[in-house]
Amino acid sequence: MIAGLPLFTGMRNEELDFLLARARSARYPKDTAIFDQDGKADAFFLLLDGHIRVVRLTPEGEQVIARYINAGELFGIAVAMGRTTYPASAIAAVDCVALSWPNEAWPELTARVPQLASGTYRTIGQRLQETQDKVVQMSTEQVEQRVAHALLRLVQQAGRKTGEGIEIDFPITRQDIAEMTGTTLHTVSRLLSAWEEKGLVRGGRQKVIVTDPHGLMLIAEHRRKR
Amino acid sequence: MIAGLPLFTGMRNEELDFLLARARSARYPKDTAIFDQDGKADAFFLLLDGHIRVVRLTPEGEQVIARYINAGELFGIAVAMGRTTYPASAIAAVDCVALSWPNEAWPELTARVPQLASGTYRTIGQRLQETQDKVVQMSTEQVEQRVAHALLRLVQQAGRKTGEGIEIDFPITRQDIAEMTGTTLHTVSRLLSAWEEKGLVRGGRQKVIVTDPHGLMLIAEHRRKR
DNA sequence: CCTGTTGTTTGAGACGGCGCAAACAGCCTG
DNA sequence: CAGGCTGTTTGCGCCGTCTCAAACAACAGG
Repeated sequence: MIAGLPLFTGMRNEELDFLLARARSARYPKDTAIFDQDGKADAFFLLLDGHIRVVRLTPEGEQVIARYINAGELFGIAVAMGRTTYPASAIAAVDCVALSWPNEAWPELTARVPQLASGTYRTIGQRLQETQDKVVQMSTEQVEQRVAHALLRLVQQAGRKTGEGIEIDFPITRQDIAEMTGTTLHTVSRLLSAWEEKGLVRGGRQKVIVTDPHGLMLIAEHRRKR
Repeated sequence: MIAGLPLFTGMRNEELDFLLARARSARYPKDTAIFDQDGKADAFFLLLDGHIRVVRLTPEGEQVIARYINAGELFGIAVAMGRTTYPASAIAAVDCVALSWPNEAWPELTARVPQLASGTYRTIGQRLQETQDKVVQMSTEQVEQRVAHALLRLVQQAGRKTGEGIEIDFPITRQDIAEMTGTTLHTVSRLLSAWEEKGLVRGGRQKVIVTDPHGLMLIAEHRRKR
């Protein structure tokens, strides 16, 4: 099961065993913190099951959701960036299961299994890229487009097909969506209501179902200028 | 001279020689592109002298300035993130001198000089962190605060002391500042005029001098809520 | 020195999204 | 099943910022 993850492709069985033998597996109940922003980074993680919210807190006490981590992804990899503290908090959005390795083992692990290092760095590269994309979006797009983009991304990364459409398969509030896109829950609520009117989505308490991804895409890509 | 850079601290002389022997040095005149967004990544760079603008172009043709690179910093390190193309363009803001290494040499270089790898990954980690900070700022701050922050950062990273204050030591337009902060040149111009009124800055064509960094800091940190 | 180009300033008006407020709805607990 | 809690919806008014427009200033090149 674990061997199927992209991180581990091309690894020999003995390498995999080596990694797993040194990993600790743990369960994290919904809404618990796996680690805290600015806390001492002493381990890195691989999410086996569930969904995790990566949250940054501003000095003023406002929250910003940097990203969601889905099953199969690494997180808390501060050690690979030469950091000694975590730059954000990780909160279980649902009950989660994750492997973790102590940071002291990092040199040994990567020396023995170079794929771990390269996979980790590729992940970091992707995240940097994604984050830069987000900056570009926040610089150039209207709130409506940003929310549409965020929803489409959630659908793609954590969508579960249902009778009426594709549902985000973890509980997510309007407030959460607002914190992902840099707006207020009021505006998100209004947008979702308008979209529901048009038959693009269906809402519910801590729930969003996208019924017409293509229609949403049109909104997301909509250019106002030129 | 080169040996003093943070990237090279703790390297033995022979390691440094090994790196330099494989590097190519080149001059890039003002306003020329060192590499282009989405172009094939075939080398990575170390800026020896000058200032470089890292620019992303949106599908709609709008520009966003991701960051400035200053002397002593690595750039174009796509290879370390497992990328085959550059995610942005690099434009010389002034006449520049940079070392470059072909990407094919990366495995050999890092194998022989592990400090190069760890330094590069630390750089990437810092950039990820900075970029996330930018997202948080764009989510939570007003334009005025963002511009103030951007200016303070420029002063810190590329400030040159003059009689009247600290000047950004490369030509920078209102448009550039707008593209750094996700606003328009008009708004930037209005802000700078207002600040000049208050004696915080002095402007000029492609020029900004900060005369009262502390005053600017107050604006940057100004909380509207609570 | 004149002229075109590039960068800057400033005004007027419009509007998107926010703050505030209030009512409502689904869920958990006792 | 009553009550509190948490999440959602919606209206209204305002403010910050953008858009559009025009004039101005600095510099470069012929």
